[in-house]
Amino acid sequence: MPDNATHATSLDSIHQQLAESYAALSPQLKRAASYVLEHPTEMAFQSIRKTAQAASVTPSTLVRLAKRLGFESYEPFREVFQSAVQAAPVELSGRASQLNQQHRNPEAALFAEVGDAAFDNIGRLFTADNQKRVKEAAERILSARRVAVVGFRDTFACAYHFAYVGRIAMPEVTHIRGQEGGLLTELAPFNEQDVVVAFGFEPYCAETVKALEITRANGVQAIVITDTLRSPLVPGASVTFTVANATPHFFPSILAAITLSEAILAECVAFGPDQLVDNVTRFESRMRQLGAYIEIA
Amino acid sequence: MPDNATHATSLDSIHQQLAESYAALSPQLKRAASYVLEHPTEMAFQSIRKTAQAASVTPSTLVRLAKRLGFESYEPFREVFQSAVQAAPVELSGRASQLNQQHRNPEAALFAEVGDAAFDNIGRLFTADNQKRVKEAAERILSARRVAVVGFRDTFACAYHFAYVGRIAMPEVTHIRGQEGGLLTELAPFNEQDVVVAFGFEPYCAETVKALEITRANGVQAIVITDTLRSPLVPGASVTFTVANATPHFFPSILAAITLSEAILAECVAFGPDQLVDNVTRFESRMRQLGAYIEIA
DNA sequence: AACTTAACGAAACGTTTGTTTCTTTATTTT
DNA sequence: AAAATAAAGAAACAAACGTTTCGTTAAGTT
Repeated sequence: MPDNATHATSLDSIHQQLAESYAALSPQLKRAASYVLEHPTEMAFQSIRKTAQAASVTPSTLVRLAKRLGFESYEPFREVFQSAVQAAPVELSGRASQLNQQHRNPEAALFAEVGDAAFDNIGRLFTADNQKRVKEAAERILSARRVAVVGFRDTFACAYHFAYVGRIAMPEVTHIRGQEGGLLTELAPFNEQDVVVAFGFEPYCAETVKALEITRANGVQAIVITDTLRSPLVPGASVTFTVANATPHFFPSILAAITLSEAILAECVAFGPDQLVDNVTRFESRMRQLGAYIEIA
Repeated sequence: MPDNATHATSLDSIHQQLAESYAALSPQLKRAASYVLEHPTEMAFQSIRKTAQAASVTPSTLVRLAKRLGFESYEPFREVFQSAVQAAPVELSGRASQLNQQHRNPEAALFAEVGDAAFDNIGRLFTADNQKRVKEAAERILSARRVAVVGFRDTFACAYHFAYVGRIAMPEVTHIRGQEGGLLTELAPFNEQDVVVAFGFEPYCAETVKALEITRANGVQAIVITDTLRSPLVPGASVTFTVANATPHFFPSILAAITLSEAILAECVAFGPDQLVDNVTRFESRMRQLGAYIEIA
């Protein structure tokens, strides 16, 4: 009983159609649909029986799914995936976007540049030097009594992310928001037993520098993520990361800072006490109980 | 009677091997070989009988060609074409691990894994498909009256970053924070002239879904950045991005979502009116005047 | 609790698949 | 010119294919 008279002929429209009606599908059809959505390439080559086995459904279910989407049968459905695979062999990625489509498609140039910059920034992050620094940063964080996270304006998102994710495993992590001018009040409780993680790129914003001055005066160890060693955040820091933030964008990219944050936190959880892992699992189950998340069947 | 003990496993080596021995082939094998050389894509999908008909030879000839090239039979021969067509999303996985393999210390393993995941996630982002979507998203944003940005909990940082950077160039961008339960009030002003940009990964948080329900009811166009097409955010969206968020971390990586945000905004500024660039320069000078930044000599 | 309807899996259908075998045709060698 | 060898097509095979049918189970309704 196809509820769609209009029959999709492109992969995108199949995806869209499937995504929209996904919630209304029966359990088995859902299982089939999620396989289809996530393995378009395999769809193109596998037989219906192979696909059925891979998706843990019966061939019948796949046929029903195809018909539900308005196809006469399974085969024309699969043909869509085949032609889609043929159409998109060109991926502009890898270093320096080899296929620089500039000749054929000038509009793609900017996108490719952003991609190149992203690869470059990430590439500069994962060096042996930084590996040591990440390890040291993690050790300091793990042995700290409390951890303050600071970052304003362009790096506020970095600080927020670090603190939000970090606090799940380590409740002693605090995000210093500096709202209502309460910067000094928020930072007052931190002393030499503590650690402050600070983010800041050029142009360095005054609040961040101010915050570091306060913590330094109180003997708080500083872990700094910035763009150059000449940064005003660097003096007095215990661990300093200089990350690349180049971009064809009008604004410095926080990509590397975010990635570094995740790397440091991963290191903390991996080499910290088992209790941290418990914290994470407990956090999730608590959130689910509170109905913070919506369940998908 | 295969004259080649070495068996080709890549399309390139098949091509080379075929070109070299071409002159020595029998007439029918020549005919088959030239079809194979010129129609690698069709080879991947067609059955041996279809291919035989298209090449004006018999199935037997194709089998003989495959065996002549050192294959056990026709099927493994065709598989080479299939995997060649598949155009893997991006095969730069393992880039970070390569860096650190020289040191070979187990402590670096996690760091390398994080790096690999980062490269992989970014690699999957910069595809031709996504290039089109970025362009379309930018167009919709540029022609919108107002733009709402939504993202809570794990994707709050994404939403914040998008809104913060976006607002510098486009004052009509608003970050929906949903604080003090004012979600509905904040979203009330948006209608069919407007666009909402929504972020959300598994586990999908209830507020984001709620926000999209409200905007959809008001006819607001949705641009969704999520992790899979089965996401509850997808139904009804005008433009959908599915980004990779894999990580050895205990928490999904927002790396790709951040990068995508920056790419979309770069596109907006690049292809929007010149006024946007003016907005950016004006913003900077205004901030400097207000003493938001500290100057470095 | 009885009934109805939708969902699903098992099995069987005829077709097409890749492969092999065997015969016929062309080519080369003696 | 005859014999020997290589090349090519035709036919047959089991296996796997997509598809359909039908009985059973689960879910929803009266």
